[in-house]
Amino acid sequence: MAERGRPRGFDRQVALRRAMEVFWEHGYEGASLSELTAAMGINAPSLYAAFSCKEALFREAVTLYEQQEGVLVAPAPTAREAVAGLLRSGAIAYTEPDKPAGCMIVLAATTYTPKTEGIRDHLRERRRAAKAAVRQRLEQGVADGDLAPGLDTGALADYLSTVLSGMSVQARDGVGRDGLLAVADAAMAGWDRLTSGEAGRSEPLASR
Amino acid sequence: MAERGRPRGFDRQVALRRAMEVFWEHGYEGASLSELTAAMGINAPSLYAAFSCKEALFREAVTLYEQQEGVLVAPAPTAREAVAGLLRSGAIAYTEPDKPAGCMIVLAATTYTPKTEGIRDHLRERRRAAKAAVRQRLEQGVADGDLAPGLDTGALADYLSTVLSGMSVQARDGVGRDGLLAVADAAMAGWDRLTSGEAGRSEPLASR
DNA sequence: CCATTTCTGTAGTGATAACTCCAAAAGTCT
DNA sequence: AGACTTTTGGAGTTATCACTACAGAAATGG
Repeated sequence: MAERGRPRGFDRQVALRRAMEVFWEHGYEGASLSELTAAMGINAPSLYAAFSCKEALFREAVTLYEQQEGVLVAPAPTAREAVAGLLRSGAIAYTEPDKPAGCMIVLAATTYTPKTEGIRDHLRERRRAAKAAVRQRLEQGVADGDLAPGLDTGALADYLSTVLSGMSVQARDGVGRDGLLAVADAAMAGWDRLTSGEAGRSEPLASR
Repeated sequence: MAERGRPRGFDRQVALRRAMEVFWEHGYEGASLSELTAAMGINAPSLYAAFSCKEALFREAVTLYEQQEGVLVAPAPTAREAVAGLLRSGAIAYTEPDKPAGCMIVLAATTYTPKTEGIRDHLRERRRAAKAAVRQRLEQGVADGDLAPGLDTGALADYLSTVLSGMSVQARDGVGRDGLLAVADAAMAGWDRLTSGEAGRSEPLASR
């Protein structure tokens, strides 16, 4: 009934959390096995027995990151409030004291080497999913009637994702929480123009 | 008068350009010596004789990148036109066919390992300089009278830098030129609100 | 108690990283 | 031509990478 054999001498979830923090700060390739095992408090064979290989460990770390640290679109009455909250919660999440600055999904593998293509693709897919969630919320706004029908939600989601991923770079460069919150507010300054039809030239986001 | 000894068998500038392209695509750590020498068409001893070490080669590559591929604030009658042009030229530069997507300065070393701190700091400094140039142009606009006095040029420069660095990430993720140009336009939608005093709550960028 | 199962630490695997030794090659200077 | 200077290619050096073989430790089942 109970598990047979010698029981594991460490808490798998705690070790995974430590590994995630190392990946978050140093990226996939920048996190060496020796640094990972040191942070996790275990030796290499225990790591491989519990997580198979470095890539599998990283994928689990990404999942844990999304669960524990991920910036999500929170429920809000209107799309505008939801998006403003998303940007502001990003500004806060990317500048948590005692945590690495910026978003792990954005920063952990910006460049690809032949043997890390799988990692890059996986993170790219997660970013794509995050962007899709933003777009989803915008389409909800259209359905609810607080956004104009015919709005190019894809283009607006591109813009908002651009600001969020840029905030990760700025956070790594030392821009603090107040600075990023100001960026979030600045990014919202064009909201009315972006979502109504009264744009600069014609209707920039009405069709692409 | 002429150089003594056996003449170099390759064009240093051409080899540097090749190295820059490799660093641009794969980042500092992702570019291995063997890949660099293969792309440059030379053997390791020639590389070290001409460029000292990998880090020095990278620094020269960064300088060349800024000279040949850098996105600059072009002269324009008003700050608004200068900034709009900057964002649009970024969108175009980051999506050049047959060139790596995104900005090398932003993407080549987003994560740091103990032995690449110097690289990270160097790139961070280049980004800081780029942001300072944007801010400089904004202050010129204040001096010229086309931007309100008391405008928080630092905060606005933070916002614009955020958009530009975010565009590099989006370009790597496959957003094309049209998509990034739409992002550039979207980022400008709030310009009037950001630069005049008629902001959402009070005057978001008037003081931080 | 003994067999079985699983985990842990030591120590090492082959591969690749950045970098260099050295003799031959290819020029200039006198 | 011969001394001198610098570059070049092949081979090798040391360090670190991700990963693992193996034997002993620590649990359960009979």
